[in-house]
Amino acid sequence: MTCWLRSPMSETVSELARRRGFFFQASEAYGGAAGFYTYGPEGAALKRNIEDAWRDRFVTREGNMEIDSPTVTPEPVFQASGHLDDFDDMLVECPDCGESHRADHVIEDNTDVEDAESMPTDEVEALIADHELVCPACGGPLAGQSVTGFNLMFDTTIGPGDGDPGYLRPETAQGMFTEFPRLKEYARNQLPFGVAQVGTGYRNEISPRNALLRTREFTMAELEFFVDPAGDGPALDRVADVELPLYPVDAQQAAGEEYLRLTPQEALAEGVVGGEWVAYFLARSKQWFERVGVDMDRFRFRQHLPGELAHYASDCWDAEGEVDGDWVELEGVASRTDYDLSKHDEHADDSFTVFQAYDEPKTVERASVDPEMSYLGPEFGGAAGDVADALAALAARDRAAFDGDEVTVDVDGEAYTVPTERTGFEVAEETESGRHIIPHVVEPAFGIGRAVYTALAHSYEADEVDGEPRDVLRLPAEVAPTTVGVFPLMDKDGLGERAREIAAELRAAGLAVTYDDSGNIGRRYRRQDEVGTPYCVTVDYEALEEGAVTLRDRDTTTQVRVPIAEVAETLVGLRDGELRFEAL
RNA sequence: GCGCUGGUGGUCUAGUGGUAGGACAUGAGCUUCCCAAGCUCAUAGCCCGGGUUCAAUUCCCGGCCAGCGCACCA
Repeated sequence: MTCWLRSPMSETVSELARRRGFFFQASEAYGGAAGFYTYGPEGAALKRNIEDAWRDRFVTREGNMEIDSPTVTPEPVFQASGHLDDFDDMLVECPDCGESHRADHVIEDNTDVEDAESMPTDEVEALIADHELVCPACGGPLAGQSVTGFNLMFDTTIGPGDGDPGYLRPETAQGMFTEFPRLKEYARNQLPFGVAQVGTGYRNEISPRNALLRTREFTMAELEFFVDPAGDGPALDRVADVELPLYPVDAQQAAGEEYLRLTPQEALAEGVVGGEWVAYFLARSKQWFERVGVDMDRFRFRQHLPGELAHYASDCWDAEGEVDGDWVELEGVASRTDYDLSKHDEHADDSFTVFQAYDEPKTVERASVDPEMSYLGPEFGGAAGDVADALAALAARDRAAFDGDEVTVDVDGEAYTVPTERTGFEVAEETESGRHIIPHVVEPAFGIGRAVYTALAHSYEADEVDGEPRDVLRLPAEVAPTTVGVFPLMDKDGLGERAREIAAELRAAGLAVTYDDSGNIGRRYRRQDEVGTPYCVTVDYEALEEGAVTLRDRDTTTQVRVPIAEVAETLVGLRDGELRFEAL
């Protein structure tokens, strides 16, 4: 990772964000708590618009569904998902140099012990002492140092008293996975289908940093796209013209900063991107980032290095934006295979499979049993049910076992022998019209706060108008907190009244409007420039006579006259990208 | 979590062992008829707790928060 000396952009953005109400430290009146931010009026509007653009792109236009699941989640979910183990780190600090290390890694790297991660801390401490392990950084002895457990999940208690243990979700994804049995019904068992969620996640980060970039509570937008690995791919021709700035593993290992610029088809053909759906979502992601104000000259997709890859992921690409010389992770597009649903299928009562019909029904021979319980019962007593189950399992596994006169099965270490004729064993031809599969998951997961922050940093510019400096946020009109500022040139002679009427009309047309009649007109323009308002309408004396107002463009500061009767329609068109200011 | 540096109106900042000054911003008024102009007035501040002291915003200790580095994490 590139690390520059401190550059002013992050400070500029944070200062502007504080002053103008985009975001600021939460609970400051009580000293605050690290890693928690409040979005102010401008920021909440910007964030909402960015989320809405995300929904439009990844839910509505893709024909996917959105759900809203709880943030408090019972413990067994995370036992199944692996978060209880994976998010639990054991730290040991070197007494000599003060560096902290993952205790389990120190052990696994230096001994034959393989699964230190799942051991209790006292055993880990004992292992370190027994093997006389030393600090990987300075070589100082670690024996006798205490090992402290740290789980990144916030825990809580569900219900009164001791209650049941629960956790605040560290990602919204588990909600989509745990509700999968109902969601697949809702999707009428048709693969592929996508389930999306926009919501908060919680991670008790060891050290929150960099304003919105690493917080303990944050909004993410995740899409879990469920596919049949043998099924059809996406319609790549719809993104054929999208050029992806790709930074694959080999380029990173060559320490190069050269990006490949390939379309999804090219990236697939050259084997740079492994999966069609991943390629497709990379293209859609790029389009979305551009739409919400991320500068495409400071944007790339970086492939995860092998060691970086989560154990369940077969391929993963991060969308990254550059701020102050650092690359900020904005999104991860991961091919998660069937890991998540398999885990839940294993742990939960419900089935996480989807029935996929074959094109043509198949005829298969299937061995089955139908044991005479009237025989098994008196013979084996309480074990009879288990014996019947064991027979059924054996028939499916090894039909040759039923060739003789007797069949022997093992139940809890006890051998039970049953005459074959009592088992009801038979091999029959059956018609199989399909099979139950566990879908694979392709997951584009976005950090909304990071997108908001990057859009702000990339939109900010200090330029000059008529020799006077100004700060301007060149946010896309679609996501800008306010679409139009309405000003009377002077607040007298009826101009204010007329301007208020126009502001009300614009609000009635669904526009986000700010009204301002203070100070001189230039000051009001600058105020709106600073929060990224793309257009301003000024009502002057001629407006009263001619029925036309001045429409001023933020980026160029040029102005045009627009009839009052057409202002609302014009502004809606500009906001929605159907009109261009230069064409007015 | 460790280390370094810091915390003064909304923002940026000066300063002091005897409770503080500026700039910008904000509000009111005058002026101003399309890009941060001018004048007058007003609002508003020493992060929290403990200690030393007659007296602490200032010195000491602890905490919280922030930035950076280390570690960790996505």
